[in-house]
Amino acid sequence: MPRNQPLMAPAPGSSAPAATTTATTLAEAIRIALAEDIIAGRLPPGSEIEEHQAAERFGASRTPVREALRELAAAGLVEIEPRRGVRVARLTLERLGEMFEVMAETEAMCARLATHRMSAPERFALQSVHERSAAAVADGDVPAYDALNREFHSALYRCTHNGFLAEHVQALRLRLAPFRRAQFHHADRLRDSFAEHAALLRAVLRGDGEAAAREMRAHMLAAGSSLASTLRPAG
Amino acid sequence: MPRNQPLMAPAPGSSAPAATTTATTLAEAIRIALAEDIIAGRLPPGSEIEEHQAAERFGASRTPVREALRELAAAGLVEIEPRRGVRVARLTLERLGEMFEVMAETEAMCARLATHRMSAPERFALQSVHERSAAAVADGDVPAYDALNREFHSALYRCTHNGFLAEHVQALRLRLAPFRRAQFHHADRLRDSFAEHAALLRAVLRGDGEAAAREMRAHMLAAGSSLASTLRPAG
DNA sequence: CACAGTATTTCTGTATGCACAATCCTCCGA
DNA sequence: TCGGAGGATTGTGCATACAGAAATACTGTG
Repeated sequence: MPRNQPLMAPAPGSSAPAATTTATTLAEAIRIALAEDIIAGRLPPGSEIEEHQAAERFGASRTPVREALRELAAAGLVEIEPRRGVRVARLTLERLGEMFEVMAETEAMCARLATHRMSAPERFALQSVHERSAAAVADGDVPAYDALNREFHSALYRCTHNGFLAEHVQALRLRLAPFRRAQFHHADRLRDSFAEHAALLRAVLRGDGEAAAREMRAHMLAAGSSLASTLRPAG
Repeated sequence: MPRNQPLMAPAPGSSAPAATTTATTLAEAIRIALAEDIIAGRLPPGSEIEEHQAAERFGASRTPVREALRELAAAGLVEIEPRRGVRVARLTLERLGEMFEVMAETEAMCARLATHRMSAPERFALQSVHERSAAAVADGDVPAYDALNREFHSALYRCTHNGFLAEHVQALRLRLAPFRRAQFHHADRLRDSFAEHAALLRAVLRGDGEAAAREMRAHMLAAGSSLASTLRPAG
């Protein structure tokens, strides 16, 4: 099935044999590398990307770099002004809020659908992820919790049994990633996030889709406002 | 504000001074032209697009054609298999169903948010669009109803007062467009669609967001299943 | 010293050329 | 007749070259 390739490598901290995981084409490799740079904050929002310089960095010509940049633009990670140049997407606070709302509503949708459709093994797996994240909270291990948080949400996406939806919301998440890096700076947020997951999980396990949606929406909005409070005016 | 350019020209049947509306760049013009061809069905799902031949058709070189194709791929209108070629996206029935579900849920989200946020003038405008579409139904004027249907939904998007959401759902709509061309073939579907809009509008006007969401979901699913019944196995 | 106008530089947009991968075709052998 | 090896062909991926727009530096004038 010649589906659309994902914008990034399978998982940012995956267990796969490091690099050369997927790179059928130079342009694709460059796209992945640039996306990682943007998401990791090495290319902060607003910074300019010059084609020639990027090409040099990757030991390639401008052609594949241009292709990579076009695709990143389509995904919303960079902005292209014709004949002016490319820069990493920089959002107004208003637009960031709008994106968070869409994210929250879409995740809520996932939670509701997943509640009604997930299988018993899936239920068990979700619970397991949540339990493992408890340890990370106890240790204050931010990177570990961050990874488990992603896994928790991804598991929920899969439980919708709607592959397109899963890809769709994952793309949204990717697009917001550059602005969520400070997500768990405060230990408070870590604990709150875990508690919200717990409430969500309870709703899911008792089969109350609407409640699950509400919990998820609240969870995402809490994350959003926590983020907003740590953000300087124009990220 | 250097936001992301839309994938297509403003409106397929707009009143703007025809061509040369927007075309800062050759690649962009080609992208728009190809998108229109795909959506209008002149390039049906599954058909191959050969770079050289497309370039010749537009009197350009392969370079801008390639860029256009990458962007179309990112939007999901075409599929690129590295070193194999490009073809207009062809969906399995399963995936089409998944996309319709996401579309339905997202439109429902829009309806709910719009209900709670729209202003009095917006309410009036939405009603006006609906009333105009009544005439199209009475005349059995399919193209007119099609246009008004789009306008009805677009108006609702705007009423969410969430610009990102509006763009987001519009992109979804665009992506499904190649598979919705047979939408109002049956006069029955025309009348049903109008009736569903009426029910939706009633819910919106009495401020019942949840009901509006339900009506919208039902409306979209009805459209989807009507479409499925007129579709050969692998569109 | 400020500023308008011009020259220069820089970088994007497009064209062209080359190399290699994928496919197709031919032809030979079982 | 069928299957497969090997070469020809087609078309993509990438590099390079060139033209023109935008940004910058420069110069002369008020």
